Amino acid sequence: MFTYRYPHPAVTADCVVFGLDEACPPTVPDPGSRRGSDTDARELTVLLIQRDLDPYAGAWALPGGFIRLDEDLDAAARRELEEETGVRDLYLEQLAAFGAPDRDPRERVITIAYLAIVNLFEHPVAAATDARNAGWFALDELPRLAFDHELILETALARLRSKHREEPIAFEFLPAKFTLRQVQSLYEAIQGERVDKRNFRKKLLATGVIIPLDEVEMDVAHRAAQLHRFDRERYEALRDEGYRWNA
Amino acid sequence: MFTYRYPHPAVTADCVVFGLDEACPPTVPDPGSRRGSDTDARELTVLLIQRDLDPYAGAWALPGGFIRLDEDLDAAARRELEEETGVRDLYLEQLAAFGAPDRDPRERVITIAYLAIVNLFEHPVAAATDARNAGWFALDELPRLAFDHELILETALARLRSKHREEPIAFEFLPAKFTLRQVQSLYEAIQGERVDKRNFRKKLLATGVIIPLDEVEMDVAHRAAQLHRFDRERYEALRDEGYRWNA
DNA sequence: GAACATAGTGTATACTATACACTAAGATGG
DNA sequence: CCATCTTAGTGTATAGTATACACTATGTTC
Repeated sequence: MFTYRYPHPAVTADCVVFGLDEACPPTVPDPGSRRGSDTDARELTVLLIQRDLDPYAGAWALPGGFIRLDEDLDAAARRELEEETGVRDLYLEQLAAFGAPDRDPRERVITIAYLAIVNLFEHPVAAATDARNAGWFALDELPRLAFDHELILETALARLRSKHREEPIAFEFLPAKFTLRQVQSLYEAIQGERVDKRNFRKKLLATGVIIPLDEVEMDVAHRAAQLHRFDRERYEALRDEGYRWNA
Repeated sequence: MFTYRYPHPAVTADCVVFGLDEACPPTVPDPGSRRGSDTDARELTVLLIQRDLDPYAGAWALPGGFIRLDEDLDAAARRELEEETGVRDLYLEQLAAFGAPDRDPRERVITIAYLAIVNLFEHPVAAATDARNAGWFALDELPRLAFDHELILETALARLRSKHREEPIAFEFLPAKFTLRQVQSLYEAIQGERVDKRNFRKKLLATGVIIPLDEVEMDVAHRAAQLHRFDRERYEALRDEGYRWNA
């Protein structure tokens, strides 16, 4: 038991984890090998877990849990995420604190919400299957969520959209070697608007930080596209000199 | 005494309050009436309080304090701010949570930091003088701060700069009727760079939400400038249609 | 009325965003 | 092997926006 002279709230860290996952209903995995699946068969998804304890037992919720007293906030978010879903090695940034007095029926719980991005190209197995009761949901097929997690998710999505316009965050979703088409599809998935192919490519290449490689994609049923990489060092150097990403 | 089965951190709300205040050292108030003081005699300042209890007794710190268990996070920020400094009626938005395990020597304390802006034109007296041990500090004359408040302040300043580029937040600092010169001086103070007068005015007026009035400023020792107002309704309507401020 | 301080104004040029449609390459299936 | 399919890859003209730049106007002060 822990006693204090003044009342203390509980504090949790919850994560809104975005990924670019195969486009299929999470409960009905597509049978067959699905080798060489293509970005256009992928869509923006969110990682949820199914609660097994009350309150909201059985409901879907954001992964997260209580912060330990000797643990940094970010560390708690990463730890809870790994414990509940097996997902590691991700991009993580603090989103906001949510603390409406009645958001948890048990006691006052303030949550520090995180926005995370997992690269399902680089870590596909762990992320897709590790946890028994975790699942990826497309944005238009979300179930009802426990607590105020719908509000948190909406906030995260709004932040993802604006961040994606203002920083080269797209490459957190994509493999190290990607096609320009993948960047564009992802742009369209996140922003929810279509853009012109020629103009989009022009703008991307004009940044000087998207480097064409002497390789093309493989296992596609049509002409293979050239692969590119993102030159992060170069980008960071430019950014520190005042350059601002905008695509 | 309050008892819990698991350890709980304490949670505070701290505010980084920005204002456009008369340019004078906070400890040496300028004698004399100072009527009709002009924007150029004003500078971007931050509101700090001097702690009278340990830890860090005597040091300057951000205003803030413990969140009550039945109170929303924003409400706690506003309440603490009013209790400690007398400042009310301000623009307030959540900045971030800071929770390094050792940021408070007493116990684990997580703080939800807020970025606030007080309009010292509309609420000058309360803000400037209400509290015995509160003071406005220019950004280049800040004292050492208690806890991790320097980190919080830097984070707030970075956020203020980017927010000020992306949203018409300048008008939170300015009187309802302002001159274009005031907007420009404030822009230069926040961004720390000088801009061209003609281009700046052109861009401001081109937004269509800065409305010229049939009035000029008073009590200035030179040609009086025309007053303008910010049409917030119009701006919000445009924004909701996809228009994005950028000045 | 001279000196001062800030208000207020326009144009030319470079840069950036947008709109728009066809050919090239490789895969597939009869 | 040929027809068909699918996506890759490319350029130009135009409109819009950002920048650079310097003088006259108006009111105050002494």
